[in-house]
Amino acid sequence: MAKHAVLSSGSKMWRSLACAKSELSLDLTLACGQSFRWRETAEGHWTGVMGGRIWTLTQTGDILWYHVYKNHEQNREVGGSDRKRRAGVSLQMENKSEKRIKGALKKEEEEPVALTSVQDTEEEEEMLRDYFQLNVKLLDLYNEWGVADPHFKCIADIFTGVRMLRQDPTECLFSFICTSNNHISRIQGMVERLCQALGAPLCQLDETSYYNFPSLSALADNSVEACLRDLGFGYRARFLQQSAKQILDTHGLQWLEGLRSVPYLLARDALRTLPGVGTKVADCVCLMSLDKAEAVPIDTHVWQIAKRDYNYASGNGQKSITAKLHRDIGDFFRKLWGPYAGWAQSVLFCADLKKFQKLKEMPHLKRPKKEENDEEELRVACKKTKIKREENGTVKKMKTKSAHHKKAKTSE
DNA sequence: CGGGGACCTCG
DNA sequence: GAGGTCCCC
Repeated sequence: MAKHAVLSSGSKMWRSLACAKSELSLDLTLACGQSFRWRETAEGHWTGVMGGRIWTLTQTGDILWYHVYKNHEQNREVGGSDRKRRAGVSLQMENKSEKRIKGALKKEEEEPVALTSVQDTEEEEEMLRDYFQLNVKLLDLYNEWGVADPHFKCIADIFTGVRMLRQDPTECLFSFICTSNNHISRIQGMVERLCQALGAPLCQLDETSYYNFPSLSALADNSVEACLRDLGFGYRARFLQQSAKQILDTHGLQWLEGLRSVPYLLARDALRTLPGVGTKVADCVCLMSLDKAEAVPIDTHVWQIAKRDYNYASGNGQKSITAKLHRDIGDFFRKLWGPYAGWAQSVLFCADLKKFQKLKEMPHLKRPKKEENDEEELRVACKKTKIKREENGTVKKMKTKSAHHKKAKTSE
């Protein structure tokens, strides 16, 4: 059986890319709630599906290592289908062809290992550069945000390399429709089940099967709502199916991607016409898949941050986030951080996640250099934040079997 | 523009 | 209640 790649074992072919830790932290970026599709399959090794292929990524020093699983260990069709995948059309595999391909795979296992062509190598490096948006110089942005915002600077020394992914718009939209009234760990399970149920299978590594994200047409099928309700999606099941259907019926396959070249506010309004997509979800999709770096997704959590760390006072009487509050808080952060405000916000958001709180307590030994004496001031700001977090901070161990989504329906 | 309630499930 | 959205008033 095919296994997950591990760099130290040397049993797989790895390629590398020069990429400073300050430009990218895989551990933070892939686990902070942008994408729900990456898992840490070995220490510091992240495995997930991107662009129709399965990847394992890891970092040593200032090198980003990546392994792409090839045909001999993956049900990847060759030739024409690849082109379609690149265009964002994930193929829906029918039962018949699935069996046929699995049969074919059996034979292939005895064949010599498929070699990676030069084109594949160049293409895959480009896919990674695009996905992580490595052309954007994160360190420069951190410096600019730090100058404008002392609180950011304090957080930034610990939470370096938090970078915005450039996700597939379909995956991003339908994943974030699942996020309403929800938390990361549950969303991860839901997205996994979504792919399992409706996405094309790719291959199995160790005990884990990998799937493409479902195509729009798969999501639009009338049977989808009932199917997803059975899988525990609740009221979101209808949103997902209806949104997919609405996109296909009234706009077409390329519509979402086309929003990349539309101004932020227009794209956001366009998304908001879809069922299950309000301001917050639309902002997430804009920021994380449609190249709108100025989009700042505002939820209750970000509102807390604004109040706690920035003395943000307006809307104090409100019980929930009103439309006006959305605008005002977004404008507040855009004014503070500039055109990449959404990227900056994701750093603070990451720093507030419970699972990363331990990073704040560890003495960070390798601080770049002794700065001037405004350090003292920053420490105070840091400490203030830390204390607040510790108040409600029992760290829970999550050790649930993932197969338990068969919910035992207790009558209420 | 803002308040209030429903919507699903899980911890 | 949770990292919301829809619908009605």
